[in-house]
Amino acid sequence: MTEDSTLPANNFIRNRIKSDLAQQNVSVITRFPPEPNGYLHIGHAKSICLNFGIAAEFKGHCNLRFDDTNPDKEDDEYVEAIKHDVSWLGYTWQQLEFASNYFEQLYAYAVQLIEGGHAYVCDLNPEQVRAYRGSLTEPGKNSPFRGRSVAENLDLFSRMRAGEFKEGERVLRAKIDMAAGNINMRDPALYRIKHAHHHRTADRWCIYPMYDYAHCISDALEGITHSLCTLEFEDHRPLYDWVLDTLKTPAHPQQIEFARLSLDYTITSKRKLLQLVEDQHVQAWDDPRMPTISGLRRRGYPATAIRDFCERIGITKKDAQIDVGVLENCAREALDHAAPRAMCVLNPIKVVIDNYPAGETEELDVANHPKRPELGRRSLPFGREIYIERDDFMEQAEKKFFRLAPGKEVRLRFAYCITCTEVIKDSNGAIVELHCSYDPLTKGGKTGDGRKVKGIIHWVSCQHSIAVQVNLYDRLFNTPNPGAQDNFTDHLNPHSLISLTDSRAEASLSNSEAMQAYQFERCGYFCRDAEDNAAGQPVFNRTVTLRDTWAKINSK
RNA sequence: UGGGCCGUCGCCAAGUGGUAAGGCACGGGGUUUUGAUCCCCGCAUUCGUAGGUUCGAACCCUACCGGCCCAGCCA
Repeated sequence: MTEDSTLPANNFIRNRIKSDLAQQNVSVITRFPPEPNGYLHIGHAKSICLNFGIAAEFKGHCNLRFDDTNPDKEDDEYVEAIKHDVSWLGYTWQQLEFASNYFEQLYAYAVQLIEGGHAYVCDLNPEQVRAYRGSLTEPGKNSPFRGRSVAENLDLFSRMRAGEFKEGERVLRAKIDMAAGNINMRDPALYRIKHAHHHRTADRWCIYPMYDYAHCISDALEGITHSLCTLEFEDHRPLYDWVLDTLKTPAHPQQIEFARLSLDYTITSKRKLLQLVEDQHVQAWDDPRMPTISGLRRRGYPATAIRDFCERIGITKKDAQIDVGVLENCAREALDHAAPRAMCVLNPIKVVIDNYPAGETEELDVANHPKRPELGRRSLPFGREIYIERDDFMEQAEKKFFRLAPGKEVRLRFAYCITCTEVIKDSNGAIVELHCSYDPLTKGGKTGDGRKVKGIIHWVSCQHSIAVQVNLYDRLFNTPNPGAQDNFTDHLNPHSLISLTDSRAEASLSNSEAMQAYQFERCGYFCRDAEDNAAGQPVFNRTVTLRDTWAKINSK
């Protein structure tokens, strides 16, 4: 790498903007144009990072514009959620706009198109329009209403606006070419009638512009220089350009398309995400298993991790399927640096240290972060009875298992080395308690005789620890490409959420704040949920596990 | 079958006529009171395939192969 690694990676859009800038010295203006019909997801994050990132890099700006031209689907709830998500990701928009802000101008431009003989009111019903459109291989036929006079079109269009017609009765169409190979150019609809209540314009309108017509003009009105969108709009670019060219708008933004994000084991379709919420496969849009920005946030993903991810995956025109491991790794990297450490025993088993004086408590002074002393220290109480992780004990241990086993010695993190002396079982043979002895000479790290104790396990004091609930999240789907399945809900992972209600955390966690990230040593990164459970116990959500080389070895 | 687009390591991705960056994953080693982190080392004689142009091709030309998108009065 010859470039400074802090610079964003090269991609074809940056390169193109650079060369555009070399031609003419203008500032770069982009926009992020969500439709407020759902919550933002990780795929939108890619677009947000691109649009805001490009604008910042070239000292321009980015607008947030809601593409609210379809009142049937849009809602203010989504507007507010989207604004929050964009801000949380760390971006600041220049103008906050709505396509609906331009309805009056859009109407005036439509009148202009009609006057120029470039648009006409068509009385065909939707089925007829489809029949006249032809097919992928056959050209379409001209609508019988294509030859209406300008005066008649003007009259009809104003009566459409006035509400004289029912939905579906008439539509305003561009007059382009019914034989075009590109179906978008076969006299596309520009305005349709919808007697619907709009979240911003209320009942002032009963005709609404179509995306292809509204989007390009909105871009032009805002002086957008580069209109970045996803690949499926590539076929729409000729129409985007046609509208702006025939209208002779003061500006003509360039539309550039890039591949949308698809992530392994996840769904990035607003329609399907909405279905997961409505059918209650998840609790809400911000369920920590959702790939929504709000879900990732509640899961504990830092905004920096999401931005880093978007940077790493790049921008291309190639349909790519990204390994979820890349996203997880971004979280690990951000959290390793940011998260103070703590100890929490997920599945506790009680250990009695027989030779430790009963009733005695020692306070161990430990660092909150192994590499960042500025994160401070805390005191950990240690006593005769502790909990350790069930998985850290094995009755029949193989040679490579260097945790606790009968007769084996391990170190308790920050504390003493203990040796297992006895295993206590219930009548069913289940292990209920372990007895150990400790070596008083091993406090703080050394062994008196220089012997090596390789295993280190985490623990909490029985007496001082607090009961917490821990939510262990795993991928929501158990197939790499759920979106491609016939019925994606058939592929939901039944174990995507495991709630542990008997976990024990060190006492310092009782006054942790919501959303505060921690690394539970040897377990993973967690954050306290915004809402604790009904019993008043703190709830911690697992963001991501630690890399687990042992699990890898063990599974071989 | 008409139109548009895409094919560089297992997954991403730079490179755009001068002899294959980087990240993730993977394998090996070191440090470590987290089997974490961190640090080394390894990992495409080859760029979908086949021809051609050129002193020289992943980059140019031709043909083929494979994949994605489009027939909403959705965005």
